[in-house]
Amino acid sequence: MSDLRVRFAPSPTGYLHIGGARTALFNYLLARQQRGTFILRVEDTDVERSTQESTDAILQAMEWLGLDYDEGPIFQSDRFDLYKAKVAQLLAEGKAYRCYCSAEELEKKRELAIASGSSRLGYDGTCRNRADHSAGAPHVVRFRTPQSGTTTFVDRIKGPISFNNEELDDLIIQRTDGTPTYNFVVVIDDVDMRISLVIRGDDHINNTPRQIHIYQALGAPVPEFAHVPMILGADKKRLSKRHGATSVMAYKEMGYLPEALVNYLVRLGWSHGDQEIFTKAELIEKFNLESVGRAAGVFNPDKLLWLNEHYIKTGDPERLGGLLAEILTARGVDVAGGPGLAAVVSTLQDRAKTLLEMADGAEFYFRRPASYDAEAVERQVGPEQIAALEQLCTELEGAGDADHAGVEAAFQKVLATTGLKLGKLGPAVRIALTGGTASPSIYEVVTVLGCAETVKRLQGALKVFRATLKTA
RNA sequence: GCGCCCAUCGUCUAGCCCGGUCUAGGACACUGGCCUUUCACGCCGGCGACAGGGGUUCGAAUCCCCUUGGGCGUACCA
Repeated sequence: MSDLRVRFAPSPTGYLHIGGARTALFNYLLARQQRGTFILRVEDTDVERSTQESTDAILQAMEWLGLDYDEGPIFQSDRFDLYKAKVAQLLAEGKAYRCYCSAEELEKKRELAIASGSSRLGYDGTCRNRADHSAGAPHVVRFRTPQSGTTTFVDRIKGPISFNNEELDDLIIQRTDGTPTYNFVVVIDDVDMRISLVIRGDDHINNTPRQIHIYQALGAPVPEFAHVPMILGADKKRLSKRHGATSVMAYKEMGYLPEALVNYLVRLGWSHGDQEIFTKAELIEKFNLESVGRAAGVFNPDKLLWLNEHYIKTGDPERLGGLLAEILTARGVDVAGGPGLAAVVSTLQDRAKTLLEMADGAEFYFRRPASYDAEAVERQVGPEQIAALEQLCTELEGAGDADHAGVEAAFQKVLATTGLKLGKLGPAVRIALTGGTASPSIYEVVTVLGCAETVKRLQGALKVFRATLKTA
């Protein structure tokens, strides 16, 4: 085990979204590669906006993606005593001070500053050196930020970044209601958990100098930082619901495989030459911060779909069969008495981009056709087909559990005696068996369905076909 | 407004650090064809980019500066 300690720190104000998942993934990958420690910390200091449902949803999504953590989940709401103590410590050391300005006053000052065209919009430091209030009066606690000098850090992804301290105001670390704020607790916890590398979205770059000041005030070592670029929508705006599904679990619901999402997410912003497909083991071996790009990336649902298609195509039929069964069952399809799931899957792997599509294509295996595509029947079924279908029944009845070759042999026999081409018989069989015109190869369908079931369907269809032909 | 970050095909990217091998490579999407019992898969081909302008240099996608464009922040949210 190395001394690398990283964490993913979502705030439970909604589901786990695509961007958060990628950040979590990068943390996870690096931790596993370096045999370090991956910690999950739930940042729920905003009591108003945090919900249990969101926490559950995030935990669920982490599990689905296979991002297991070594420590946690740790909830900041359980740690308010620690934060209180640290605030008291900074207060005692004069590194923080009580501010009695009301939110209304501040808002007014802010508006004034904007109106006057000032570039200084932050807190003006009114209470910085003031002792004319009793500690009991309503107040927030502000951190005493250095007013001069520069703060620099070397970002592992972006390189050196520096800020002039005079651009920073004294941030609030404790609200009027006594709860601590993000920029403070994030430092307290990262120190307490001995986080050595902070990997997070680059929307936090601006917070970093403030946080560094707090580390310094605490006398704690400053960790390394790696700021990952944002994920944008097709319009280059920050990814939001407008751009389609942004929730990780929504992709599960849409029939995506977790490995597809993981592969997509990691390649959005990170690369290893021209390689597109990565197993998890490969990612753990090859992932590195150096090859993470610096620019924001646009989320491309098409490419994600392509990867999903790939993983469906190459996935283990047994496993996929299990996932398929869940979907089918939820649709009210009884899979128990039907053909084997793995066999069903293997006929559909090249024909489905998502599990949902696969389920669409699989339903006919478990349900006899309720009707037959009328237009197709008219076009594909005539007297010759009916005769051939009848003969096929006879051939198949005696075939028992024929394999693919056996099924093909039965068809060849029928074709030979009737003089029909497969192109003239196949479609009719397909309609009889599935009700429609699109399905896996007809030999495969018969093989998977089994001869007995095939004959039953053929006979059922034959009745309808004969009747249709008469009335025509 | 101010600050920070960023800039190669429509999109994700390779190349950039260590300038010439780049008439800029791969992938998705789009598109033409082939294969074919349906639907698909697959295979072969095509379209398509170094944001603009200045430098530095014999030579710049690669180094420097400016402009433009985009993103993020500027909360008693995280």
